[in-house]
Amino acid sequence: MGKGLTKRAENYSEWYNEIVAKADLAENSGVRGCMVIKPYGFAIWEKMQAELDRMFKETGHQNAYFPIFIPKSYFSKEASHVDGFAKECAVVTHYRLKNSEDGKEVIVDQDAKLEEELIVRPTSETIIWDTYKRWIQSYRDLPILVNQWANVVRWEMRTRLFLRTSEFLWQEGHTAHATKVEAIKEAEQMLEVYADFAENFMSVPVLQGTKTESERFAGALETYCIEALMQDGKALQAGTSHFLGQNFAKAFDVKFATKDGGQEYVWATSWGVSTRLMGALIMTHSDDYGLVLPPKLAPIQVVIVPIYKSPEDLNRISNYAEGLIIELKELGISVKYDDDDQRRAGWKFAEYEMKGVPIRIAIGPKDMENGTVELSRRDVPGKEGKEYAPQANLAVRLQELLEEIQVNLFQRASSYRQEMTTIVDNYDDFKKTLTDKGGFIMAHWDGSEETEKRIKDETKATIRCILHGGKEEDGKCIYSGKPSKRRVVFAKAY
RNA sequence: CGGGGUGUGGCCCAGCCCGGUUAAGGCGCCUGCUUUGGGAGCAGGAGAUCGCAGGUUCGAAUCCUGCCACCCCGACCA
Repeated sequence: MGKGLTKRAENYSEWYNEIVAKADLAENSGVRGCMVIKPYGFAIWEKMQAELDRMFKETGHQNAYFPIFIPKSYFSKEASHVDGFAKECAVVTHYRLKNSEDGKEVIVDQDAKLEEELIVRPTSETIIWDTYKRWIQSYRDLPILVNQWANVVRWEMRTRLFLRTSEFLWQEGHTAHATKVEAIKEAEQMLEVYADFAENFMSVPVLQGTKTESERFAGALETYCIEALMQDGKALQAGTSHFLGQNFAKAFDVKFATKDGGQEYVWATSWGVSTRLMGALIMTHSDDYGLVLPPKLAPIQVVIVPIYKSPEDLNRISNYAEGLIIELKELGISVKYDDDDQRRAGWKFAEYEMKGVPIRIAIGPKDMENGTVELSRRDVPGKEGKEYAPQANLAVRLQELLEEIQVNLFQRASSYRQEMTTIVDNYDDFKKTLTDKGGFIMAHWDGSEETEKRIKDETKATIRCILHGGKEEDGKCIYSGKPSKRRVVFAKAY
């Protein structure tokens, strides 16, 4: 039992906060709304980064880096972009500090006012398109397929660790193309990459879809997204990919010479996932005992805890463990042997459960006699997930078990999502489902922003997306009764 | 920006209404002994200008005034 961990059923958001704290993932900092990501939490993020980075490169992208500061004049060039972000921008106005008259504090030197204010990037489209203008002259310069790993700042009023912080880490891809078709294909491809990553690496099932106009990224013609379902029945947008059309090319006057000598505006995309994925990870798999990590994201995949009284016992166990560790490492499995004598075994068990280590091996004198180990899988807590496994061929067994856990987590989350997806045909059922059950609700919508907004105002539910590959089906809008050609996905969202 | 709340050892917090010895307790930390197959027990110890600045008073964590910070609920959001 997680010591002091609030149960999900009692208070979900408290449970979430406690996991973040007790699993050593992150904590609040002295700066309002900004978090400190702790080593264990950052190790998980690094695993995400490494895999995504590999996937981006495999699809032809290169990394680059653009400035954190964006001149206000750049920022204001694309009108809808400004509308979307203006209210949450941090602005740099001065470049120097000085001692106050009484020498007691440091103050802003009013003489050091910037000629032009700098915006701390909330996203980098504008600085990047100002740059691309210089990079692109001819169709031969296209496509440009660039990604950057960076921090961004959006001055949020209400923040929550990983889910919404004023500063967060992310990657943002920015691509430039000669044709509309190619740009759309790129945006779609990157959505596929995200979905693949979420499902196969994080074991988080996601819906792929297109945002409605009101939920669209500021400056995009089309926003695609992956949406995950958390254990409290709320949806979480886990990644977005945007087809930006020629909006930024026009705003920054980025044209290219075509093969036949004409001049055309460049087509653009951008796409990103952030440290918010950490929130998705936590809220998808974890339980009342603590964090649960899919093996592919676990900084430690197998932990070995020796149980002993005498130094002789420890010696024998350590000798055995040493061999096992070598075998595991050869199989590419990250393993920790915790023979710290400052902590008792029970303490360690609870600790590694809290931190979501997928497999725990405990070895005591009895095991050494029997040629066994006590093997516990984190995805099945308690006795049920515990067995005495033979020492023979253990490393291979563990490798297989890690794969099994990876798949099991995905399947469990998938069946939960299936249970929590409801088809409704009228507004009363819609409201009832929303309050009694939550989850994704598939319902007909007349396609108007007006209806969408009214439903949101009345129920707090938003249209998460219009499913890709969703089938056409005649029906009536649950709110207005007007004809509709397909169902869309509603949910309350983070 | 509106409405509500809280600031007390590293962390959680009692005390405040009704002013008065050395500011209580838990977690954590340090020392020692005993323990060790699911978050050990006992004993001892260190650690606090009670958010800041004024005021009232013989005396302020406690009462008054002002300021600051943070948290929660609403409108915006990956």
